[in-house]
Amino acid sequence: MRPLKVANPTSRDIAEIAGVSQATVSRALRNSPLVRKETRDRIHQIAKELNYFVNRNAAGLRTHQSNTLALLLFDETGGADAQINPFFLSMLGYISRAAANHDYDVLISLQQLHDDWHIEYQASHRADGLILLGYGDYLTYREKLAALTEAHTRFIIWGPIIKDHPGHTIGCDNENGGFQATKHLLDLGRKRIAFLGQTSPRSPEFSARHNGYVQALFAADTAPDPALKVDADNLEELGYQAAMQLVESGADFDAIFAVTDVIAIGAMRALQDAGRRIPEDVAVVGFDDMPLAAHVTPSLSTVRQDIRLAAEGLVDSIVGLIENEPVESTLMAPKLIIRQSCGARLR
Amino acid sequence: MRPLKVANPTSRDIAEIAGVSQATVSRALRNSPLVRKETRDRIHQIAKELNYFVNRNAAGLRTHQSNTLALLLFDETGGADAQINPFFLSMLGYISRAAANHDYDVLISLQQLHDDWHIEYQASHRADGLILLGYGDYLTYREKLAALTEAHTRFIIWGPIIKDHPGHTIGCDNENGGFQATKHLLDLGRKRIAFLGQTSPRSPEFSARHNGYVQALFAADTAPDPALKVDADNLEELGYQAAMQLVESGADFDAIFAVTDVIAIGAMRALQDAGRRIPEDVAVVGFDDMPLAAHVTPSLSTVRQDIRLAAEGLVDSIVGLIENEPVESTLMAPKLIIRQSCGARLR
DNA sequence: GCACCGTATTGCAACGTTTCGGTCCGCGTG
DNA sequence: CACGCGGACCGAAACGTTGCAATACGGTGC
Repeated sequence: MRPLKVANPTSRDIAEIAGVSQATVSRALRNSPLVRKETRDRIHQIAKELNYFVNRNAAGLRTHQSNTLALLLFDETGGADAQINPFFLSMLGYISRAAANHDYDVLISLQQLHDDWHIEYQASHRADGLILLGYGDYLTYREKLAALTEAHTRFIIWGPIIKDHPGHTIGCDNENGGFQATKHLLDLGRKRIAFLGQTSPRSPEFSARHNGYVQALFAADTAPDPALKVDADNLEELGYQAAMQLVESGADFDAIFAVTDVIAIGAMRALQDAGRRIPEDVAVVGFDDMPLAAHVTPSLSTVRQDIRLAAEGLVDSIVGLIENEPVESTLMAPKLIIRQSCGARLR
Repeated sequence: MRPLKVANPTSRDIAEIAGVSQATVSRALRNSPLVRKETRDRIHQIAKELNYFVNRNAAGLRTHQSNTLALLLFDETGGADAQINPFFLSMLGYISRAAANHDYDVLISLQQLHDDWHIEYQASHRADGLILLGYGDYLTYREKLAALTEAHTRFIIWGPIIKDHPGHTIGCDNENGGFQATKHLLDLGRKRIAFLGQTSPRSPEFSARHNGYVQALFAADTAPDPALKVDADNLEELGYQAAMQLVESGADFDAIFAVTDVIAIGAMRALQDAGRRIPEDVAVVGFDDMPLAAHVTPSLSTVRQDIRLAAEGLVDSIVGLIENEPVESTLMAPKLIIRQSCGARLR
């Protein structure tokens, strides 16, 4: 008897052809030892011939899981038209790969911080767990997280580890990164190091980087000079403005530590427009090591967050949570990447 | 009677509380006119109080759809570690937004061209349709597409429109883009324009750009000089090598049209290392307008593909296919973006 | 001959929706 | 008063899978 081709075969069709019960087919396809190897192979064979694929909705309905992770990307800067922060985008790529290794799919969802679909993903059984990614206003953010915990949603956050913050977190040791960057500039003989970037309780990551900066100065018996600190949100244009402001203020400075690469790149453009040479007159170090950093001229020295490792950590953790294993928040060590803009290669 | 809170409420729970049948709840929640407004509101109210969310697996099982689009990203260049092409990543962002507007979720999947999960997504009812994104080897690619058609999978491709190619396609008018770029350089008085990039039947998009280049030269009564054409795959390093090779060959050239921004950026680095000034000695134009392009020094003139529009087009089309509406392949007009590297601003 | 055992398999009952075909009821009409 | 009709709701049948309890069966020990 030649197996008849069916448009959308079900496990029942296979059962009929194989002459076994439908339950046996299900087990066979999932390689259960409860089915004799011989039958199992035969069933696999038939499934392949019929082009059968398990209906994930039916399976999910039964098992209460979806083998899917929802990746929620919060991005405050810019409106609906804006490009998404490339740093997060490349993270997304690695997350997706890591998830695939654990047999999970990734559902992406761009969120405005004020919406609240976030709960729905798990409640509707569309995803088994959530990965939250984004620089955002942490005060608003926090309420969301509380709501998630309340709803027994499993989630993991990329971001700073904050005391009493709900949920598990994987983040970069921002303070250490700020310290490394600043110490490096000091070691190169720079004396007057400016800090560009916003520091407020709303962006604890940036505050931590600033802390590291201050620590390094203290360690070198220097005090931070308020005249050398300029606030700037995370946009290239604002980095430009901040550096311009610094130049025009007449303040004396021979280096800049920018709290993100985006700001650093804006600042470099401003310095060039103002006729300052990089790194001879002003050394610059950024933070993040976004793809762009290696390609600007001069290439940007920066503090790298190993996003590939971070992505893998995030996925491991959320999968751990889903499988009810104990998971701990982690702080990852950043690494200073030396290129041209810091002037280390001048010697 | 106070509604009792249930851990994972179902529509049946709601029905019980509301004192109606479960069927009515389903209808009410989907705003069917078959339910009196008053009852409908009451049911919505209760659902909200219970924190009820429709179980998508059950709904999908019944309706045979998932309201999800699978985004398959093919990326040949680079191994598992490599960064994903940022051009596609930003496209992904826009696609995700556009999909949200149509009430679709987006499932991402990074594929190696040689795997063949692609069929599974629709067959397993995980996605209603596929969006294919990627520069790849079109010969291999083509077989995949045939398999998809065979399996009655709905899909839409971002890429070149090729005669007899299976499936629907949305793409950029690459030839026109190449023409614009080259003509612009000619209009600026450049006489010896080099072309950097791979052209083979395996990458028809790049070939089309090259065609445009040739057309523009002909239109200006010039013939393309083979000595000014250097092959390079789409990696920064290879762009660097290609430009270096051109310099070292001693060939006379005053402009470069690079088939992608990535190559252009590598080429610019090489030119700078070789002591050629951009744009004074050599004008450079790229293709894609990736985020990086605006920020390299000098900023890169390039041909922009409006990826936001493209993303919306892709989503509109795949949704159309899903809803059995007629869909046509489209060619989108690219736009020349003038920055510093082409030298137009020198005057 | 009977109780008992392990193995290979089976049937049945969920899982939570959506939807098709009713039913019930009140009202207007001839 | 019989009848038809529309509005509001209900019951039950899918959908395709998986987990659980049950069964058939050949063999073994007493």
